[in-house]
Amino acid sequence: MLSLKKYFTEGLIQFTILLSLIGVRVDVDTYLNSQLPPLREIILGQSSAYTQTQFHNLRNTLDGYGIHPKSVDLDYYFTARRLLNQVRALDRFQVPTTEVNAWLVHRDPEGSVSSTQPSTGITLENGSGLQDGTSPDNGVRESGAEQGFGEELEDLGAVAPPVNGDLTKEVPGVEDQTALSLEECLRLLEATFPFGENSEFPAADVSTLSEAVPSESRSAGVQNGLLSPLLAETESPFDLEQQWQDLMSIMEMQAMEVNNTTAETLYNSTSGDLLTSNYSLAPNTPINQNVSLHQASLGSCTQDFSLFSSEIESPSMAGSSALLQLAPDNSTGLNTTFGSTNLSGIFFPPQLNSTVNETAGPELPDPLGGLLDEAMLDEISLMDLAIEEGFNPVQASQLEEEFDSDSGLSLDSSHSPASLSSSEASSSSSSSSSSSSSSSFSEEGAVGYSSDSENVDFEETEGAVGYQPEYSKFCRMSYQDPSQLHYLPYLEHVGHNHTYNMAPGALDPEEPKLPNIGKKSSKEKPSEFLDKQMSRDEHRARAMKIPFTNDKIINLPVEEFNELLSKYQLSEAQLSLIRDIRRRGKNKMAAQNCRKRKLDTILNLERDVEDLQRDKSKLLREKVEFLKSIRQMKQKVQNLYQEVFGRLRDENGQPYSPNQYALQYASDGSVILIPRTLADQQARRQERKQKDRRK
DNA sequence: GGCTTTTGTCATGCC
DNA sequence: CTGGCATGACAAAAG
Repeated sequence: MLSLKKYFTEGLIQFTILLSLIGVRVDVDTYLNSQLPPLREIILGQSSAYTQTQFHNLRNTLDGYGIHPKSVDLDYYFTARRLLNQVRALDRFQVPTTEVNAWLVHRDPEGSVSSTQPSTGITLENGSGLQDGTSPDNGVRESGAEQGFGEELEDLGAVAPPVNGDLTKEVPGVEDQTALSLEECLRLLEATFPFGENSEFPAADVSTLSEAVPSESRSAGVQNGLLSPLLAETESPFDLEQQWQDLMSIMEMQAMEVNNTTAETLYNSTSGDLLTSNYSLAPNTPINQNVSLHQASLGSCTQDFSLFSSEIESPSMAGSSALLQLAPDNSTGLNTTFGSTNLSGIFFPPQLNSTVNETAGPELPDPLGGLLDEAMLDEISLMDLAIEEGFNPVQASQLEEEFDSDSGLSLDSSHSPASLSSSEASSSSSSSSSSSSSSSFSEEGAVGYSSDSENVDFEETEGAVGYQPEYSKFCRMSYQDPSQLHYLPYLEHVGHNHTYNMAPGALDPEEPKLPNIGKKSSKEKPSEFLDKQMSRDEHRARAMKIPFTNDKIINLPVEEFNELLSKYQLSEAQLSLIRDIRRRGKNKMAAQNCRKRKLDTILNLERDVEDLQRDKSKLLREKVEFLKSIRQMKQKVQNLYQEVFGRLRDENGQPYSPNQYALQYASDGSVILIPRTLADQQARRQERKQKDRRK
């Protein structure tokens, strides 16, 4: 049963990975609701060490294994023992060896405390000796641990001969390797570590896990009344999945669509590479060992550190005989090494540090639990958002590319810069024929509405695409027909010179002549054309024999305008017409400015929308990255949990059933093993608490 | 000839 | 109150 389950699970994992790698999206959501832990593992824990391992093995270790993504043969996976073992080895690989060592060291000294306690609960103390041992034993540990976990696990994990019969039967090669590593670690620790009187550390000559465990059990469990659950694992690690249902349920949210790149990254992340990249820890390097030690020391935070529930009350712990405290011993003063801070730092990638600090800060009673919860909440909300917006990384990237390419505003294609320049050039060139026309364009921008300057800025920002066309529109608005301008220079001011409020001197040159009308009339053909081109007010002015140009009527300042009127003897009708011309002329320019302004507003809004969309795309991408990191962290926690739990042994040297026991972080910073029922209870309580808090 | 866009004009409100 | 500006609405002109 167990073996079948394993094969099935791993095969599915690999298959899923391959599918994801080739771009096939595996919609496992429909299976999430099923009560099949393996599927959960496969689906939700895509980033699990197993998956990673598979991935790497397929690509690197199993060269030419002949697995083509498009012709995946599950039989290979099911029957490839070596591959499976390697996968498991990698899984172990991810879990720091030092962690295990730390616990081992701890437990013994702690025996005194919980010696009277039954085997129901086990408190894993943060290895006091671990940290200390890290520095002094660095070299030794390095060699031993690294050999065990780095090389052997990676390459020989599956093939490694079992230490004993039990291990061979129930524990795959990986476990054996782990056992060996533990032995190594134990030896090293013992050799380098001066254990306290109480410390019943296993004999350095422990040749096998089975031996080591019993010895420990005897020493710790019998003498101190403590049980040593740390070594050989008789049950399949997959059974532990049930214990992680809570976490898994949380991780269900991660069913977010991930593209191939994401999946690959995920694999890497779960593997040692991830550690290296995110934590600057090299799995195979001595540094990794150090890191592992730190991880091991994480557990001991001053606050509650519960994987499932932060609400393990100390009273219940103390009073409950079911709880076994293995390492409450503070004599070594190392329990503090299990600080929540360290934990958070380890579990969260650098980019998440800020978040970690917030959620797992000292002020928080339940660093890990809180952290996970917060992460879950965020993830949920983010996922919801993503779902609502129908966002996926691919879309985001595409969107981003679109924005990056910045095709500009979706303006009429006819409004190309070229057309603009041409039109502008033509108009300006034509207008340049007139004396004052050259200044019209710039002056227009300088007068009243300052949209022109804004346009310039906008063009610079937007690459001059899309906005200039509008500018050309304005040009047309401002400029009258070139021919008209040519023959009616005075109209030019009306058309595009908005400097009516400027000093009249600039416009005066033609005024004295006052012959504009006569000038026009001098040319018959042009005059006819001009008659058509003249505005109604101009016609009216000419009909009423207004002695000055409409330009002056419109653009002269009030004082000068009144002064001009006073110079002439004008009838009431003429004065009325002049005032109407002035009013309409000003209103005309105002209308032009108004329209220009309105257009600018629209364009600016369009640009703002574009910017916002770009920002949104960026944020969504960041969200995906964060979710990825969170997932990786969860996977790490899960792996760590399995690693620790799998090594626990009762007084009889038997592993604890994940169905009956669960690990939790106590308020005093220790890790305890409690009955599953109690853990579930507390988990439920915490859920309620979380809900209330959210409300 | 009809449609859309552009431009001019009016009315109105505000300063 | 007058002058001027801004703007919605309308209509003529232009395309």
